[in-house]
Amino acid sequence: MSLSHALLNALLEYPGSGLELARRFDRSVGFFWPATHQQIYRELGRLEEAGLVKSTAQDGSRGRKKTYQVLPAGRQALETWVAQVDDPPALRDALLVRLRCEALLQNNSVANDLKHRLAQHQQQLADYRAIEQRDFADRPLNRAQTLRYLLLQSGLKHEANQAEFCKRALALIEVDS
Amino acid sequence: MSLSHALLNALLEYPGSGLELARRFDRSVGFFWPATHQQIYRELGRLEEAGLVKSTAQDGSRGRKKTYQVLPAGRQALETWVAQVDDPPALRDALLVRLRCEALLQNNSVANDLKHRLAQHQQQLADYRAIEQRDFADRPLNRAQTLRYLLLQSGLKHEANQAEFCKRALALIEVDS
DNA sequence: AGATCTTTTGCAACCAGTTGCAATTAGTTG
DNA sequence: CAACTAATTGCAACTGGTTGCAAAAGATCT
Repeated sequence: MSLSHALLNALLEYPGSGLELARRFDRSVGFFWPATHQQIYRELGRLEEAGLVKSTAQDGSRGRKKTYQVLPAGRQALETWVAQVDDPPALRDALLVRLRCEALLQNNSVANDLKHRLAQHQQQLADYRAIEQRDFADRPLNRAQTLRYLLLQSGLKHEANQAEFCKRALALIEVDS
Repeated sequence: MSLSHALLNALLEYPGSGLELARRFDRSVGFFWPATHQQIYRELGRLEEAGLVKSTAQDGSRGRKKTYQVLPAGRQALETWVAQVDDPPALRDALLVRLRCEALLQNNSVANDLKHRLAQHQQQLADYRAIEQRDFADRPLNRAQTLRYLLLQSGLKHEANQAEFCKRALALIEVDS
């Protein structure tokens, strides 16, 4: 049930409507917990029903827009949740299954997926580097910024690792193609 | 639909019954695509219905044991799948959501989850290192072994990164506790 | 033989993410 | 003003992983 808490987090930053949330999500909490707008609407409904959030109808815009804001009970629920503990998300990656299959099938078509992934990781890496330059280069950082930078660095390392892994795996399987 | 292919892969290595598979799974493909025995039974049923696998009743053991083996159509389906391409699995991690919340709530209780995760990553790291010593140290490796070593190295790096990340985040948030 | 324990198989309900589409309302244009 | 488009909200069905539990059948014990 992390989506609800991600939403509470986003609404605590600024109150907003479902669509606003859905948009902001992509560039904020949704980075760590992606969600579609349908999921978001469904969850907002549940949060309201649970009394963690309240909505007020909004005129002067299209559709029947509602603005949501967090109630004290919602903030409390978020605090409780933050203090809890989860196991790390399970690894579950089709590419790695493919690599295992390759060993059996003697068929180097995994290269397709490897190349695709390599390209994506390189792209992601480039994006992260751009963000690093834009937001964190050559300037003093406060605590919150340092934390965000830490997250970015972790992402950078991860993408670099993955790209490196793809390259090495490609080198290995393409020897006998 | 990767579980079905993970199963085909496992069955191609050795035919076996549902339970045998479920046991082997934990130490093989299931590492990259975990599954419970209920999932496995359900999926074996579907695979059989789809004509990719056939089962033969097995006497001389408890329960109504069935042994499954892959049919040519199954092998074909696996080959086709291996040649396909998937997007990398989406990142979805409650810990990172918690860290974002922490910035808002000024409440350093994320430390709970961070410490828990740190311990798990360190444990995992130790396990991987043991495997590295046992299986890959100081010996020549053939192609399949090199590939497996590559996977292990990737896992090692990942765990090391994660542990490092947890440590740094802890240092950061515990300053003002 | 009957009770019960273990192995093996499996059903059913649930939960959460995904996909496709529809309904409502407001601005915009011909 | 009618038709159309865009923004906003939302339903419904599907898929796949999770959980809890139960049925079948041989093994074991008394």
